[in-house]
Amino acid sequence: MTVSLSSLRGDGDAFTDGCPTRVVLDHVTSKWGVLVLAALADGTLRWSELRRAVDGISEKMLASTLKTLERDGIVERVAHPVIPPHVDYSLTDRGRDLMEAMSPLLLWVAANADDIVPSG
Amino acid sequence: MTVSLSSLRGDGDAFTDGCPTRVVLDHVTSKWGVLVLAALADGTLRWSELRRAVDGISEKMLASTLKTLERDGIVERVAHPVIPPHVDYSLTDRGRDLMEAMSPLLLWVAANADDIVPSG
DNA sequence: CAGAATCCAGCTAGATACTG
DNA sequence: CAGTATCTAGCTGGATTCTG
Repeated sequence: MTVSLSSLRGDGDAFTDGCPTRVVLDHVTSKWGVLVLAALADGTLRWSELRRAVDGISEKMLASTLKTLERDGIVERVAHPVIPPHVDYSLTDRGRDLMEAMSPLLLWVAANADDIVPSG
Repeated sequence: MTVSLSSLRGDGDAFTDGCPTRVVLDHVTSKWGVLVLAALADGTLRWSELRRAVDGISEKMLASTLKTLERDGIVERVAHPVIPPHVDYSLTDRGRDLMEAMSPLLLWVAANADDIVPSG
């Protein structure tokens, strides 16, 4: 490995049960969290666009995922006071920084998935 | 972003519901999958060492996580026929490749978690 | 030591219906 | 359009017990 992860275990309680690292890791690597973030990595999307971009997500899970990521300062929500309602979602600076770190993983999965799961 | 993810959406059904990408993504970003992989990134570990390294994991989830990653060709299991039993787990070449792609994310989470979740 | 098997509480998440 | 509210099936995953 180019980047050693042993440094993470060196500082005491990184990734131990109940610490902030675990919480954030669960948020950003959650089933729908990853896909919402990947969708927003290309730019701002509206609620309805997100629903279509993240194939298979329910409204409930989209709402809950967006709220979590918004609380974490990773996603920004901008509601325009018009009729009909118009709400834009985008990555914050922190979110864009996160996606730079997550991109290699996503690209690896996209490149290797077919070898790993032959028929689905 | 340095690496654009839009290329992923360009090739048709990447990350659409039910496709291999989703399956593999779920495996490697699963709650315990990430932590097991991070633990093995530093080298070979035995079952009991893994249990201690991955704080909070139950035997059931460790077994199930390892089986999934083994089926995916990411983790290798080597059982030594001795009494008492001795079983080593390590990353395969594919697994090490995966961890190179996942390291930036883990380092990002470790570096930013405390800013995101102030008090847990 | 390294698991497998069983039981079950609780959360996840889908479906549906409703609202500003 | 952009959500919220409610209900619930079923899966996740913890605790416990047992075994080669």
